[in-house]
Amino acid sequence: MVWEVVKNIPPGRVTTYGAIANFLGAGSSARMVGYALNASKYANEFIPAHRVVNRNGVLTGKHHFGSIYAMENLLRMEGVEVEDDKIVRFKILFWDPMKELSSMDE
DNA sequence: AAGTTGACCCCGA
DNA sequence: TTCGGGGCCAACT
Repeated sequence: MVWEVVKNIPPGRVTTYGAIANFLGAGSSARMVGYALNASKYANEFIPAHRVVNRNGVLTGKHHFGSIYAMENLLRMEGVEVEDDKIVRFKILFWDPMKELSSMDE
């Protein structure tokens, strides 16, 4: 499910682990989202996990990509400014699944 | 089976 | 602002 949500994140936008966890159900603590994303590497398809950051807009999961610069490069490639491992204008680029996917279900 | 760990989050000092 | 403590829940030892 986490992957489904992440796949719906539009390029150039980002969201947080907590937002996804909350969207899927308050029960799924944010840690599980990260865990699921870690497993996304084993997925059969591409999961834009680089568009998921922590609540501060910091690229905490950069170490889990091939290189610690991969995540940052991917984001910049999509037009997201990254400075000191943090996303610039994070509040504006923030993509809330609660709002964007509130209408969709199943 | 029990203890640790983790791509997190929130609160108080 | 930084530091410490608690909560969270599935996976890994």
